[in-house]
Amino acid sequence: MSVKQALLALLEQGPMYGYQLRSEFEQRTGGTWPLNVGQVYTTLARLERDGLVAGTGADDDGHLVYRLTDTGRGEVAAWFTTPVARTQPPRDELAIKLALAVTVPGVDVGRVIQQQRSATMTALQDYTRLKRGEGGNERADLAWGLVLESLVFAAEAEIRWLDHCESRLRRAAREEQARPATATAPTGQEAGR
Amino acid sequence: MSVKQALLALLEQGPMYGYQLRSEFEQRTGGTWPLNVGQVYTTLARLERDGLVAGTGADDDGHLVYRLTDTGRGEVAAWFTTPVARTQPPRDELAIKLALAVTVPGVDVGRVIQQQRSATMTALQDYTRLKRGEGGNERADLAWGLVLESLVFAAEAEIRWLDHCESRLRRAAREEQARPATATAPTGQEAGR
DNA sequence: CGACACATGTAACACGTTACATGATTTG
DNA sequence: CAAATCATGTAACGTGTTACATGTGTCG
Repeated sequence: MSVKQALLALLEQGPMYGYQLRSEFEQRTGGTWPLNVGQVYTTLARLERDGLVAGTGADDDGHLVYRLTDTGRGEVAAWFTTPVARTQPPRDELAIKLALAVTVPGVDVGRVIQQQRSATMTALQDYTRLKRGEGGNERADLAWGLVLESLVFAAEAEIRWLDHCESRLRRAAREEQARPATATAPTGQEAGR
Repeated sequence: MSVKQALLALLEQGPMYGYQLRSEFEQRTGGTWPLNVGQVYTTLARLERDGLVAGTGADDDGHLVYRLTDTGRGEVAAWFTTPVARTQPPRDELAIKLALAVTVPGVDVGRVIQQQRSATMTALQDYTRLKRGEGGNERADLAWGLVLESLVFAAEAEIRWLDHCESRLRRAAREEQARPATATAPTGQEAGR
């Protein structure tokens, strides 16, 4: 969904051709979300079909340039003024994994958490190393800097959440041990319903 | 991608039929990520094709029950022991939006940030209200509690990031004003390359 | 010349969403 | 009985990924 919008937004800056759109996108996001060129072309085709962009033949260098239509310009404006919907957030694989790990028998939740934690920590270090390398050229790419920081914030939140899960599980285990005859069936499978 | 894994993980708990898989999933995630029943059936078909699950005729109640194969059980184990890859995180629509907002001319970035911020705050309040209502039945659904908290942590991180963006943009604007002849072309379109 | 980046596509496939069709069972 | 829920599917479409085909231009 967001590729469509991204291409439209980039075209707001001026007419561009497919390959150029990809590099502009990747420059601004620092290659965080690599964008397949093929998808750019197919997406452009769909956008043209839907009347949001229009191909304007070839330019002086022989590039097949696209420009925004008025409808397309409207779409861009709408995208920027509407906050992203949190009513149906994209599925969070980690959250799903942990939610299932605590319910499925025989899964060592602690291990799952620890492994994820260390993986995320590594990623976090990579991010900060990247940020160092980026220093100097001030507004060189503000956009890429912001993206990078969003990754950092997300990773930090993930770690905090993992720690929180760990302590909450420890607490649950303690209470479990105190009076074992509450909810979980201590004897085998409970699955057949 | 995560639906496949989720179904497999649920089947680790014991054989189940399609409709049941959906409700089990939605119970554990509190309906955060609604799962279309149709998708359950098509996914099950693919999983069977790939030899990860096996349909075992109808059970006593006439339900078409599926069970994990050994390969499937291996997949589940692998999923739980491998941390989620941060090398290619899913595209973050908000980050993309802001990254483009700061580069595309004529977009009021401040407004974009403020609107998103208030939307996220509202979501955050909804979450905490939900958490209140959930109180009491202790381990009633631990999984759903954890999912809810992951949403909270993510939303909080988002707000922090938005605030961070705001201040960073203000700083950039100040420096811009101090010596306006640096990078941005003050005269019209710079797009045509 | 050979390797590599630029540039434009197409085909096949996986995944996801929405909507529709169909029938059994439950419940007010 | 009517409506809702349970239960199993199918079809159409949008989106995303991977891989391939093809040709031009540039640079060591």
